[in-house]
Amino acid sequence: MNITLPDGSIRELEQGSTGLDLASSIGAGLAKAALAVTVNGIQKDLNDPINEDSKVSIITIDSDDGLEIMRHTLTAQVLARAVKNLFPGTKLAIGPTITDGFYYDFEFKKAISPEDLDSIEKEMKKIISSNSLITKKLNTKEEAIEIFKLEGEPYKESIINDSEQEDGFQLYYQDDFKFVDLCRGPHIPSLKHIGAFKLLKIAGAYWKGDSNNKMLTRIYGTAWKNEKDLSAYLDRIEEAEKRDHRKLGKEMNLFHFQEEAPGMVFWHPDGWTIYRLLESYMRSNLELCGYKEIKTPQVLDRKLWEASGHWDKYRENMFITEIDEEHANEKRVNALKPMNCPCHVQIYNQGLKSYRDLPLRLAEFGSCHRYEASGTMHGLMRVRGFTQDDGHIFCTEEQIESETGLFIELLSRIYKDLGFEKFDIKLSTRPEIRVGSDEVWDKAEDALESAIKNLGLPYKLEEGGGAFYGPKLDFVLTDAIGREWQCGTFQADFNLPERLDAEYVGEDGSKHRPVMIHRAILGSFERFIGVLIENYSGKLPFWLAPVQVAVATIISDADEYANEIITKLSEVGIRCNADLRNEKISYKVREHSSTKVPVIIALGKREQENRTVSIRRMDSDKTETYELEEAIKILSEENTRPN
RNA sequence: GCUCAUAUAGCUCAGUGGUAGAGCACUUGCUUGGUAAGUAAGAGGUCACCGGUUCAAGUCCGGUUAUGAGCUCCA
Repeated sequence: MNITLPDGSIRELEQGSTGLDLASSIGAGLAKAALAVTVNGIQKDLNDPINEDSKVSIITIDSDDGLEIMRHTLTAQVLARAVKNLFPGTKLAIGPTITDGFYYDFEFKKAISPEDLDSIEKEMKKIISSNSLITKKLNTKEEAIEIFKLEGEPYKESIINDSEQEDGFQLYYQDDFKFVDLCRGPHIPSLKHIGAFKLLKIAGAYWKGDSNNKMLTRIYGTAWKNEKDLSAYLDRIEEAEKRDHRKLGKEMNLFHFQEEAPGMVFWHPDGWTIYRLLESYMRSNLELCGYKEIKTPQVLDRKLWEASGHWDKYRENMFITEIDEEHANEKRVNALKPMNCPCHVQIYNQGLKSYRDLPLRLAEFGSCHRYEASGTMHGLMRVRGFTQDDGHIFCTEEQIESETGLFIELLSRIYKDLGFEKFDIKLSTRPEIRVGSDEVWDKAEDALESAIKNLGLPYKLEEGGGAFYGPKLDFVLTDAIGREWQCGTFQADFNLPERLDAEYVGEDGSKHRPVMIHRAILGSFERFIGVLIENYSGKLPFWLAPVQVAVATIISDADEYANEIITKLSEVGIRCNADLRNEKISYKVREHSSTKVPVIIALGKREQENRTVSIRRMDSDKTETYELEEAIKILSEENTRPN
């Protein structure tokens, strides 16, 4: 038979030859390095026979595929076995690879602790040092179930039972046949191919990812070709931790949280400065794009939420308030608003609207509260009290497409201004819990899909991910540590206008329902500021830095000059602080550098006498010296907000 | 919400059932200096909260709250 290699060359091998035979025929080095093969696009074990003319490529540790196969063997054959050796009676669930590593889910008889990871690692190294070969046996469903029954592995049984295939279940063994794991393979041919690894953490995870199921114990690990790659990876993690917005927020004194208000931000002066700068930037952009800003109440009667559908579909996320009857003679149930949309419809509904009023774009920096499950909160990224850069566009069905285009144009520009060049779009369709008929959902989904298609933008489909009132386009940014954050959103809603009775008079003189588009660009100020901090490692662009310039004296004789500079900088709108403390300049430089002040002006005898300033910029140890007036001009020119 | 872990000075963290600790920060003195930590002294604590075991609890046990990692969820 003929085997075609990736470079197009063809080799003739006997029928039934294996990947290993092929590798050997090419070279002894390759035979040694080969981990598995890809036969006609499907990964196979190195010892699987190849029975017909095929395109074959040999996988080594140097490819992503090879790395992944090694990680897979490490978790399924080594981690799982080590755990069973040390903790007999532990039941195995599943052990896949993930980005940069792997995990395995176990049901332990007795909970283990992170300290146990060391001993598990040692046991893994012991297993690896056997240099055992990995062999595979194929079994029918019945045989496989029988084997795992004997092994006492109910999760494996359940996986096999739920599988549609009838035979060809792959069971992998090591030399001593004392350990077996079910696996769709392939595995590396021998444990000697395992590279450098480290177990990272343990955490709970539901069986099959369903919160109704039992919570298993998951062990996470990472594995690489060699020690060098491993330590590079560990450095990368450490680097990422350094830019955690919670850590930087504390160091830069931007905000804090406390027990009495979990998930709600206490903004400190510098943090609030960033917030206000971002808000005013957004405000002017929205005004330019034809939005009218409004402000609506925080606490509203349950009746409105019943009408909007929130009471039914969203109540578990709402803060409900009751008036204390002992001290007030009114009995009323209110809710803190979790969304602004019903309020916006109330404003729309004031006064009769004509088709000439559409599209009507209402914007609100809307402060919302949502009762998020306690385990989901995460710094500024996921909070219970937050402010959306919210807006609702009331328009006709025909206007959806042009509004989508205008919105994406605005969003792209704003993301770019704020330092994000790239974003992904997701189209999320009807969820299980929803209001409105299927016909209305068909219409809304079609409208969004055709708008995004006509704009020629790539998007991913996310079935069932929509809001309860309508489908949506979500705009997802990737932050500096690779996490994705859903920020912008654009949701077509045919339901709320109906439920809250919004209408307009059409050209034909009769009444029609407008479509309502819910949209946000930043999503929430809180989350977006968190993303900004991580993206910039706290080193915000000049226009967004809460303190832009620190004026630090070297000798106390320069105090007066420092105050003069502060006054002049303030006059041109630069946010600056004087640091007149009795400290050495290097101490002051260190402190202002660690709080990420972009410009430090140091004033000594020289500057004072010549009326100059020397400027030191973030991440540079050089200084630039200018005449005072020139320096102010330069800094003032730099202090320009985008747009 | 679930699993596991954590909670000690403003911050970062030690602390072995028997008198509460360090570094930094803070205050005061000395020091007036040239670009990432001058120097000395002082002050600073209901060891998250509630209960239990014990002659004795920061330490052991139970509960509560918050936080962290992950899971589930995420308008």
